Amino acid sequence: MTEADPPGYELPLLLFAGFRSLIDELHTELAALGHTEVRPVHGFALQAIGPYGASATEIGRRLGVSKQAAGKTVDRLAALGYVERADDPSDARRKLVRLTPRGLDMLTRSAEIFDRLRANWVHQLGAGQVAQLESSLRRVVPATAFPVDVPGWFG
Amino acid sequence: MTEADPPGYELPLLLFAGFRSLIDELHTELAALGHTEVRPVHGFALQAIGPYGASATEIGRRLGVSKQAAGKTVDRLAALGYVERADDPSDARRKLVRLTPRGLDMLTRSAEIFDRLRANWVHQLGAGQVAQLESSLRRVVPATAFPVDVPGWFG
DNA sequence: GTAAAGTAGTCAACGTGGTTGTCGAAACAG
DNA sequence: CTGTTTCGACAACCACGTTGACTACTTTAC
Repeated sequence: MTEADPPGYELPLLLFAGFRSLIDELHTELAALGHTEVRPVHGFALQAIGPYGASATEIGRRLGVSKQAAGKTVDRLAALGYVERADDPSDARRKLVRLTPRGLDMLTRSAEIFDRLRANWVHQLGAGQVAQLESSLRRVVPATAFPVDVPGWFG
Repeated sequence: MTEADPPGYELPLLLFAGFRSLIDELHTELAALGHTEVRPVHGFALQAIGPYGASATEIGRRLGVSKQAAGKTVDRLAALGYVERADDPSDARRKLVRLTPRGLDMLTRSAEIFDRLRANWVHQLGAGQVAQLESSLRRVVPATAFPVDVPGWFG
């Protein structure tokens, strides 16, 4: 009680800066591994597609954007060689979007890099602090904000 | 040691979800106070302008974007009535961007709302946990990652 | 004092990621 | 068979960012 609370606006700034620094480091490392053209939004989209593939409409639902926006992102991912479209034999309207080997590689590398970046935080703060940070955020974050609901926050 | 570490990708997701939930609540409350058209990026821009005003180039430098992008954002803020441009008598090239009373109101309200949102987190997690979360992030976030570097905002 | 260099703001063209609205084709419910 | 819903695509548009080019003005160097 002897110390004044920090101003409330610092909290979102710190959260954003932490998020942003992780994402920036991720893409620096991905670029060094040959994934130079990929952007943050693409990582979320690949995650939403998942190992079994998904339709464009389903991807949009998972990301919380319109099916048209999801379709455009799929177009770009396909042009970059990360996904491919295949006809769905059980439904002639649908086209299944699947990861290519390159897309899967990007996802695997990202997971490895994120693990390493988290380990850096553990090195700086200690395992307990990082675990507590994650635990606090899990408690305070509304379930609706998860698992993936991310419109245009990076560019 | 007996528990496995969570996957590294959860950390950025949690940070983003926390940030996003605060920003969403902020804008819900701002809308209820009459600031219905303002978007997250505008709040950052108003912060970058600050109580004494700034030139467009300076705003861009503080936000880490080009002067052209800053100029466009100022155009939109001016159209919404949050800022106004004035000639700088000491340098005929510069135009000083200043907050209007409405812009200042928005910033003051935002500060109040952020304080209240932080108090909500304190209520859920306890003051110590929130302080520790902020402290951890301050240690781990590189100084360059702060989107707005404005001396002396709100005390 | 003047010429060269640098800086502020604007305009234009463009890229990316989002939105609605519309539409044809296919699936489904009755 | 018919009406409704769903999927993917196309078009128009908006928000926010980028570069490059240009004018007007300031500052610096000689």
